[in-house]
Amino acid sequence: MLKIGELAQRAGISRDALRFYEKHGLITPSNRTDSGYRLYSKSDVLRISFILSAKEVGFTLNEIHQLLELEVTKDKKSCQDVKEFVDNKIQVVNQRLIEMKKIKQSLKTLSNACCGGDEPATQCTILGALSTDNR
Amino acid sequence: MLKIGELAQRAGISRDALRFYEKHGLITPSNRTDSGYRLYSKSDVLRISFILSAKEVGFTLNEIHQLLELEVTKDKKSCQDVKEFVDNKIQVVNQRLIEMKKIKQSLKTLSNACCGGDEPATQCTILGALSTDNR
DNA sequence: CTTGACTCTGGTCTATACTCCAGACTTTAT
DNA sequence: ATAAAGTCTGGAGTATAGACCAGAGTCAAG
Repeated sequence: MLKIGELAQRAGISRDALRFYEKHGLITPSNRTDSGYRLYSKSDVLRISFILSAKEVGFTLNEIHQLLELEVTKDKKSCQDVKEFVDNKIQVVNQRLIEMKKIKQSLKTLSNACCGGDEPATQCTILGALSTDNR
Repeated sequence: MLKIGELAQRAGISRDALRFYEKHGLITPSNRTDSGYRLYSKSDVLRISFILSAKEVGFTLNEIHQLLELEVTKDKKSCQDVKEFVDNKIQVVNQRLIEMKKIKQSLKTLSNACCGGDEPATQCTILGALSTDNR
């Protein structure tokens, strides 16, 4: 069981962020000490790492909440509903992957166009890279 | 040349968002009518589409501004600087691609685990999918 | 048993990225 | 020619995701 400071450090976020997530229903520590200190279990750690990954790829806390709620409401929703919701998110992720790859290509084109030397970067513009990059 | 409403509709964003981007130096319409209406050119459209793509993949407006500024400051910065900055961004994008793929895998596992029928979704939880998904 | 580090709750404050008026002017359609 | 729709500037308001602070309690070490 980890105290909030320990978890915060391992996860690379602030104590305040953890309390914030709790306030918004994304996670509740499995236990508390008698004095009220939060205690996080292994599965709490897993949950946090999921939250952070999801955040990283652009889901809002609200969306992540919905994803996590699939667990809580599982008995009230039909499988069909869950599947629909998730498949929808997969579409979103796919779209982002596409955009991501486009941007990456643009950045690479730009990087390659750049001399990498000491001359002024006259040729080095994103939009230049974009417009000559007719992929 | 497009008026703000036309561009907004094509880009799928609001007029206010366009004015907001302008206020923050991300884009300036190439022209104005005599009466002061903004007029956007083809390259403005390109620029907007770049901004939206970059946003989609998680860059902040501030970062996008920096990317676009590479153009404006091109003569003052050395190629080396530009290349460094861009290569850095490529790393960020790569990291996000990895996270994104992890999330996608989790969602897929979840979707597959889901019956897709009408029964209660007892098996359908993200964290369940994550924990049984030892990839 | 005191000191310093940690935690608690509750509240205010901040940055980002817009949205939504208000009041005035312009353009378009009938 | 007039009404409806679109645009202008400026400013206030909103949602998200925390950061920061105060005052009080808790815990570990010397």
